[in-house]
Amino acid sequence: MNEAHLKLENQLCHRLYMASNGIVRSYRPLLEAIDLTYPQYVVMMAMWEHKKLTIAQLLEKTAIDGGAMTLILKKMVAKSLLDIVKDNDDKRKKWVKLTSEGDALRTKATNIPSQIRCSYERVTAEEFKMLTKLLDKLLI
Amino acid sequence: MNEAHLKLENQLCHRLYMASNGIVRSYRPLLEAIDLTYPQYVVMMAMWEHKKLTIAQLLEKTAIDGGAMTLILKKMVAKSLLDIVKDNDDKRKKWVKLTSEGDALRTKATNIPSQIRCSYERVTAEEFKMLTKLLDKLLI
DNA sequence: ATAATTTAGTTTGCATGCAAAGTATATTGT
DNA sequence: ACAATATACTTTGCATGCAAACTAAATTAT
Repeated sequence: MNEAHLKLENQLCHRLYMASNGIVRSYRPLLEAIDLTYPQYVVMMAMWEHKKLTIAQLLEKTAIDGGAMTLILKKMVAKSLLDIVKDNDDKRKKWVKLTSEGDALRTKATNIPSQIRCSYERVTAEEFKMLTKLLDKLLI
Repeated sequence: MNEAHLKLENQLCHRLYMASNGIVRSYRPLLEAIDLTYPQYVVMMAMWEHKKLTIAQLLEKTAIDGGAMTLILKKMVAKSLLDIVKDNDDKRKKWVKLTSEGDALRTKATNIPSQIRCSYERVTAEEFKMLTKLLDKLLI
């Protein structure tokens, strides 16, 4: 067997691991300013876009683990960013809704994407597009 | 501000997050067979290649968190895959070494890369190369 | 209608990722 | 030589990611 196949520097997964951790790290200081962790920010982005989602829908959109989501939502409700209400028809379902506070937080977050973009200036728009396309293919 | 900038589907970081988690998930069943977690596998790859590294060197090559590394190494020593010995000259340093068992595990791991490759057949070799190049650029 | 199955969420136990504080040892500067 | 600083690791506290078990409610099958 080829030795190279087990070399760390040849592992796509390791690059993804480093890139993913790295970019989340670059969000951290910006998110700290609005008191959100990265996964909480992901939840907020989903909610800003959709206003109202069941937990199942939120899980599907964010790809966050269900077990983790329960805790994340609990903290966000405690911070008054979200409300969670049971569905009347299907009592298994719960609806997640933005509070006015949660909605207002969006304003403070609008500049985050451009600030992140700045720290990746060395990557061109073309390269971002290509990366996006390739990652989508990886994601099936 | 453009609404699109805060849409989840436009976030490169979220694609990286999903792709990274996804590919690690695809390693899981293969690694279970040799009783390694993914980060432990990363450590083993580094060790198979270098035979002997200080903890600092291992941290640099794997990009694993230092605090996590202490625990990971503890478990791997307990499994007799690695030995850790103090440096005689610089008593702060510790050397991580492969045991014969750890070295032997390599044989059982050689087929993992090709098996992973199989589950990503839809991605061409060209696309892998491009992805590698782009991720490297993202990694500074 | 009732049992079997499926769906929606939560809980649990384990393994990181990460920042910050802590410990021990080396190296530098004066 | 001695204080200040830097280096190499470890420990701690918190926030996930993940699989598996669990609860409750809805749906299906017979």
